[in-house]
Amino acid sequence: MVSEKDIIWNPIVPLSELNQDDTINENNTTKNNKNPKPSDTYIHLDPIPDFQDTSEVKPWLQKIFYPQGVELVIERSDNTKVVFKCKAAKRGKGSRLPSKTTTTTNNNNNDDENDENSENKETNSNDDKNSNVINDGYLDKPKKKRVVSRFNTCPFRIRATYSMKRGKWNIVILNNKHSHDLSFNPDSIEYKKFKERLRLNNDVEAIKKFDELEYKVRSNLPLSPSLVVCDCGLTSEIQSFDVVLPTNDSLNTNIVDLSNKNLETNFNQQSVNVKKPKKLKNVKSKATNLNIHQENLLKKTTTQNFLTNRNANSHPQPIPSSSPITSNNIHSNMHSYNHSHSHSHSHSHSHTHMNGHTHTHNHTTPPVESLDLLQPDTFNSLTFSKLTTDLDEIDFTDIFNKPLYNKNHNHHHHHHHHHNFEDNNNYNEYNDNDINSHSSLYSPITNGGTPKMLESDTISPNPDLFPSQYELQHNYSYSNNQISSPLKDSPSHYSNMDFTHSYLSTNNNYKKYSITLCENNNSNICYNDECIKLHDIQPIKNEFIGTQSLNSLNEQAKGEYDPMHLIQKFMNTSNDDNVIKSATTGNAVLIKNELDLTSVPLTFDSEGNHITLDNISSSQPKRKQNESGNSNLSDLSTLIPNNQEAFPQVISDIDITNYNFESINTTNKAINGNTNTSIQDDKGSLSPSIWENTFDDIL
Amino acid sequence: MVSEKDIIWNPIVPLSELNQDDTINENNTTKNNKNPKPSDTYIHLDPIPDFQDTSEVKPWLQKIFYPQGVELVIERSDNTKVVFKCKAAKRGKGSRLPSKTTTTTNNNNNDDENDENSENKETNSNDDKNSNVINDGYLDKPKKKRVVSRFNTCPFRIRATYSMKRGKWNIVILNNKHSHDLSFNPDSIEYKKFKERLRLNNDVEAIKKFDELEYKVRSNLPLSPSLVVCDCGLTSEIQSFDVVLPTNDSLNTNIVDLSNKNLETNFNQQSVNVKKPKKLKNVKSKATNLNIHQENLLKKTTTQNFLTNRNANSHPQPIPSSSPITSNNIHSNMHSYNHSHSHSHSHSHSHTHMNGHTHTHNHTTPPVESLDLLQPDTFNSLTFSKLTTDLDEIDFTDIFNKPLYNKNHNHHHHHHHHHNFEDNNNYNEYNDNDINSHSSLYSPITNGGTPKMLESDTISPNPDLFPSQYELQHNYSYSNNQISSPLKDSPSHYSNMDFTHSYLSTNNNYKKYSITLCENNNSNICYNDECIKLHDIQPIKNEFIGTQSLNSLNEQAKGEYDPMHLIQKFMNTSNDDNVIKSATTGNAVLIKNELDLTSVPLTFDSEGNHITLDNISSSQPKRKQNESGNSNLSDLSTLIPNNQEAFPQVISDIDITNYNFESINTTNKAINGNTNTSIQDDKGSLSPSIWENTFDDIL
DNA sequence: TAATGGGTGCACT
DNA sequence: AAGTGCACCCATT
Ligand SMILES: [Zn+2]
Ligand SMILES: [Zn+2]
Repeated sequence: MVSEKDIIWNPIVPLSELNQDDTINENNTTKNNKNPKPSDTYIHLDPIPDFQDTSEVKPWLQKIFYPQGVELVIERSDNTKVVFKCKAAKRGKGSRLPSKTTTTTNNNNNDDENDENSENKETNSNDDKNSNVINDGYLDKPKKKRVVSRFNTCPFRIRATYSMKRGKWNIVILNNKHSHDLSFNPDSIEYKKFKERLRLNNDVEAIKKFDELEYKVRSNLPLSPSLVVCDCGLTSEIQSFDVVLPTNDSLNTNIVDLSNKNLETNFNQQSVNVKKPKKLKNVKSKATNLNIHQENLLKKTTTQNFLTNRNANSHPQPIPSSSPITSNNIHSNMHSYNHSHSHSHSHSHSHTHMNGHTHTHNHTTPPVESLDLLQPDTFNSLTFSKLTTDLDEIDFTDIFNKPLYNKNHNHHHHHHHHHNFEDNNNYNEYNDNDINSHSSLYSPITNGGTPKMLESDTISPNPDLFPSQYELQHNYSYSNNQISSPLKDSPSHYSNMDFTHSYLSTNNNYKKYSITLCENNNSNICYNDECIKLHDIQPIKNEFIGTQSLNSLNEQAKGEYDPMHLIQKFMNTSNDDNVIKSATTGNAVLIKNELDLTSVPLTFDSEGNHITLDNISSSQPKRKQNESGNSNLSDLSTLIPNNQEAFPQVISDIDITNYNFESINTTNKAINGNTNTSIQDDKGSLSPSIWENTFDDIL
Repeated sequence: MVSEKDIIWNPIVPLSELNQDDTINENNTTKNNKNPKPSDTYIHLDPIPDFQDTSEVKPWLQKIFYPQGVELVIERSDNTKVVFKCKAAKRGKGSRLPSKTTTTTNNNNNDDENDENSENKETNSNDDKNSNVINDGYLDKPKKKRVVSRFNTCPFRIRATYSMKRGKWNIVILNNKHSHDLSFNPDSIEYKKFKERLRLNNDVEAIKKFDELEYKVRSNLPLSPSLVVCDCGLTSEIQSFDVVLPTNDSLNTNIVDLSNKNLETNFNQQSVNVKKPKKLKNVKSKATNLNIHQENLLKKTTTQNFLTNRNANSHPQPIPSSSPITSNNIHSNMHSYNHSHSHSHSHSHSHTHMNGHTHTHNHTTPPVESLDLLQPDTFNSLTFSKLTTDLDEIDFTDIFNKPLYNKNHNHHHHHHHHHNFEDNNNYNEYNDNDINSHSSLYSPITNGGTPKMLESDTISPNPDLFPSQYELQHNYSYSNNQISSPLKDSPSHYSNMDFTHSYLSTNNNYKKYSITLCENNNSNICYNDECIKLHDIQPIKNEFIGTQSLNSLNEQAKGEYDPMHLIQKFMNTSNDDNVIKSATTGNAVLIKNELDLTSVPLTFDSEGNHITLDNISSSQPKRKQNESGNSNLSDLSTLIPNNQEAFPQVISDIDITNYNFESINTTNKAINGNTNTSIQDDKGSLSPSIWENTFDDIL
């Protein structure tokens, strides 16, 4: 039995250290808590596809976490590991850090004029928890970490590692908390890239679901209940985005719950509520064998009561005087003390406690779809809940672990498809051998399969999976103690932070594309087996945009699709697809950045000259370049190696295979989800009827 | 007249914010200090070569700052700007952050066993000044910045910007302070790359100088006084590394002095000593016109007295209990209070004040050369100095501003040079049209030229150029208040932090190199006009090293020269050269990363298979690769595009043009300069006689 | 390519 | 003195 003192979270650990630190000392007296977080203590995602490349991990996770309102970015990666975190919030003008300044004049001043003490801070509330209050009175306590960025302090982390021994990828949630509200922004560039990848992969199911999601978010429509069949404990099967979700029928065997660590604590006969459970070193599992996957069985009981923050008065916190609460940042003001709490439903059983901590039992939740289905206070009355759960691992690897990478794409079709943007059937032309398997292999799981959703040992609770006493005392809002506005003015704004294990189609059968110079027509290149007029290619740069559709892109999008940037990406990374725009059609084509060595990279600078590798790598300023008559075509010969017969592609002067990028409303500067976008792009996806034609517009 | 209270540096600003913040509030009452640092207030380097690419900036600066003991890295860059800072110190075993923990057992404990509170900290002393002491008692004060890294907190910054208006590059020293001792590490990988670049550029003068510098540093020899003719006020001309230094004859017109801001303060009739001068907004210069370069003339008078840290007792600081002072980190312990100070001479007139602040008048200082010429306390008695200086700008652009980039390198020689590593004359074979200009254009400046060294306005003192009251109170060691050990156990260890404006040869006429597959022999590639046997190429990886010379590389060097890494660099950056190793000769060849589009990248994986672009970009784990008979040569056909006639290079089976990399003594793990390396590489550079043959070993 | 955790260069944005 | 996404690293165990 552990004394209550032992299980109290060390309140002196600054939250700033919690953000990046996965080995928080929960016991000051113990110095030998090395290896406090074996991987078995994390929430595991399983099964994981057999990624053939680290670049396949992020799109796969994006399928899961975009609907959760989480935009993932890579924090660190190498050949065998990718660590993801939340994308940093953009710092817009008028937003500021939650300043602690005692200056008197600028508390609610959003313009940053004549205020050098203010820092731009995104209203989307990646909150600064490294503020001065952190170190108050605890200067002699060990500090282990310091955040890298004062803006992006969200502790949420996902780690994907490739296990050499087992020859498979593992993905674990290192920290399931967020320091901000979650929101799905369909206008983000990264999301658009993600969606483009879905289109290239012909992931029809996901495309349609995301289109619908976008539409509803943009139009502020209520989410369709039909997509989520969940009555909080009675639904036996849920399908969304080809997601296989744990059902209530399998509740005893499959549950993804942030509170599982508390459940573990209860299993250890602790009455903890939200207090930090003590790590029981004596009972610490040594079962680190490889079969833990198949044998890990947890029986857990949770009892959740109102949380009483017993130390609420021991560390009173000053109400920030310079944290203006406006409609833009009300969701993100994590330093405010006494305000209402709202909780999105997300098919969770939530408990709101006095200190703002929400303890949630997540059952089966596709969060976006369930937003606004319930009023914020619906579950505030659910202040008590008890359930016993068996966590079982049932491997459905045979169903989901299909390789993402289609190995049979190296054949080249030398016949030619003539594409234009009226050819609505072209989208499916790349389905040769990918799509059939998709529909058959990734059909929704029915009652027959019970996927394992969680791995956890019984004795090493992970403190990052639920709030600490310190966090409670300091009123920092993590996912479990969400502080959010009762206003839910946009369905894209999330309050639910619980992890929902969503399985999506893993049909990531990327194709390899090659770009070659057409041997029969110097003015054409061959993009795979398609011919594109070279003079149809125009760099997508602000000063070089010549078509309407791209002029509608806002500045950010322009920069993102700047071919110089994309070409660099082309050479640098495998994560980013590349865009070549057709000046004729005004559309753009996404090019997977996988080239055969037999091809020549398509590289043009802003003046139509071909770009050599050194130009690409150095991105030299454009000064002193002579504009002496280098049209797109006149300089094309330089693209050709000394003998253009090296390129086997046959000639065609057919138009580009293209796809219209959605334009971005430049007037919408809001990042937070509480501003409703009214984007009207030329292709739509604003009405369900357009969804049906989405794919017809592509290729 | 400004009250003394006004000019006291705000002591509550954490040093952590000073590190990255260029707009430190020196006046709490003034909120309107926007734009406190116009570029004219910084130390300017001038003239600047006409860089044709941002990648040329760093090597140029490295020539200047390596001898200063500063290893520069890029903090940020784009087409028109490069910001440099000090390379972060490596975190070695046994090194730790200067912890403030009150735990009792580890004050001088260098092993990090059973101490989870310890942080690895490089002994090279990029000191952590963001410790808890910073925020003590000032929690409600505004915080503007937070450091990116807790390890690399050195505020030293150099900014190179390209001015579109003036069509030239400007380089300014944004912050001339260092939070650490300076040291020149000739074993660093980056330095070796830098030196390789010098060799490729055939910068004979610089190579020889750096070779000598290396030798002396490695052998702990006293630096040759002949290289530095300076008797602290009597020397009329100094040459080092083709450096044109300000002379005492031009002392009234050319001086680079950290204390120029204090001089400015005195000019403003302030009696400040080292206290932070108040920015006089009323007198703030509006002369931001473009002609300020030619017209800025300062007449300055400085009066330097003993510094009295009047607030020394107002903020007593705890002596860090867990900052062990050992021989490894004694130079870097910035938190120690009462210890001796030493000051390398560096031909500076230095004043050491009670609080450890050293106020320096830098005359003509190539710091490395002058190290150990004087005892540390030599100038401690120089506690007072007064001089009047005119700072003038004299443009010698005609001499130095030669283009770094030779545009006439695109011709290809199709004759073949047979190289082996006994051919000692190969090194000069690339001198076609570069070298002649080097000797003639970049000869040392004599009395005729008086380069302008500094630009500064008269009224906007730059607080980053001298220590603040806060820094003094907190005993942080910046360059001006250097806290260093009296031990000078290595000439590579610097105490001098004064900026010395050193002009070096700007002969950066990089060549462009191409790698193509030989059209007549599939087993050869053509590196420029040289043919290399493909089976002569071996990846330089731990498990693939087959030759003795590379086996002598330590692990770090191996990793650095790993071709996988280098190939990625090849594609990614223009800063890094690439190495292909010849298995036959055991030597490596440096390949400038500038390829024609007509060439095919030379990319092999560890198994000899060619690497496609997607492989390069994704660097996929090599699991599941079938080793089915892909020898180096058997798979070469895949390197060839469908028609190998595309590659015009003629065949040759001659050996590689190669160069032996210096091996690194694997037993030397020390980063700090206080450990004397005893590296013995196969080529030497340990004796002056070898210097004469240095270039003969190359190519 | 053992697993796992973390620092940092630096160009993109 | 942009902040950060990302990868190239290195560290310990
Ligand atoms: Zn987050
Ligand atoms: Zn430094």
